Amino acid sequence: MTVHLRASEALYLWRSAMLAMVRTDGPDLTQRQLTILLHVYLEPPPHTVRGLAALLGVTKPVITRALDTMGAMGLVHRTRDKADRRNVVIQRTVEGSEYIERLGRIIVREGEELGV
Amino acid sequence: MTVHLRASEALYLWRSAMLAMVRTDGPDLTQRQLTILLHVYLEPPPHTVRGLAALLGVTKPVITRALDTMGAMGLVHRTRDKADRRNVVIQRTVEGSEYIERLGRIIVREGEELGV
DNA sequence: GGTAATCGTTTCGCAACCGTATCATTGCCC
DNA sequence: GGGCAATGATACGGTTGCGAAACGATTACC
Repeated sequence: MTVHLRASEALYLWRSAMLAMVRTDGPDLTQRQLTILLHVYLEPPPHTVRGLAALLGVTKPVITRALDTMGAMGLVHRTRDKADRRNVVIQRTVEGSEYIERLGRIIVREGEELGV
Repeated sequence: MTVHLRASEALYLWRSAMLAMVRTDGPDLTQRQLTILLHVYLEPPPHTVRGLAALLGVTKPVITRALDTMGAMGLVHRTRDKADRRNVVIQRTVEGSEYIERLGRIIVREGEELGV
């Protein structure tokens, strides 16, 4: 059974889910920050500043600042790599997991209302 | 044929599409700006500052500033309502349509790669 | 016609983000 | 050990967004 997500459906889903996120009082992440957060929580570790910068196609300070902000929000945690102490390993937190799970529920809910 | 979009699939789709958007050099919109843009292009007019502010649950200056930014980018256009000259009507542009279409293609493409 | 209400914008002080350049620390390798 | 490369963080100047408050323009009301 193949599912085909059409462009119009995709856009409606996107709008509905983004609207639901904007309307909530949760942390207001930028697109870059949210992309980082999703990647950290969906892909297996380890995650480094350098790797994320290459992935997103941005400079390292962008990643450092994003981690500063999301770290202050409790969404991620940073630790020095014990093997190579130059590296910083980005780790998940309970709060971050909850944020991601909430996002997933929002998308699914809006998708169901649209029949996607 | 019922389609069930699971949370994990939804999140992977979200990450992939957002990553593709971040990696492109296009305009870097905030979540609020993108939500406004999607709404204007998906819902029938008229669209007003007041209506968008109520929809998103934000103050009017937020909408004004978002329209300033996206107007400078050519993504939307503002006109005074001739019937009631207090109102401002937000109109679509060719450039905005292309942006939205590009976003739709990105989501569909990433969705197909994920088998969603 | 004069007052009140509505609509969108502007102003203000503040915080966050950006890109470039630079820095301190750590590991590599001869 | 000493020079060099790599990693992440920081400094800097500039831009943009934010919320609260105040503002002009327009319309509604009595």
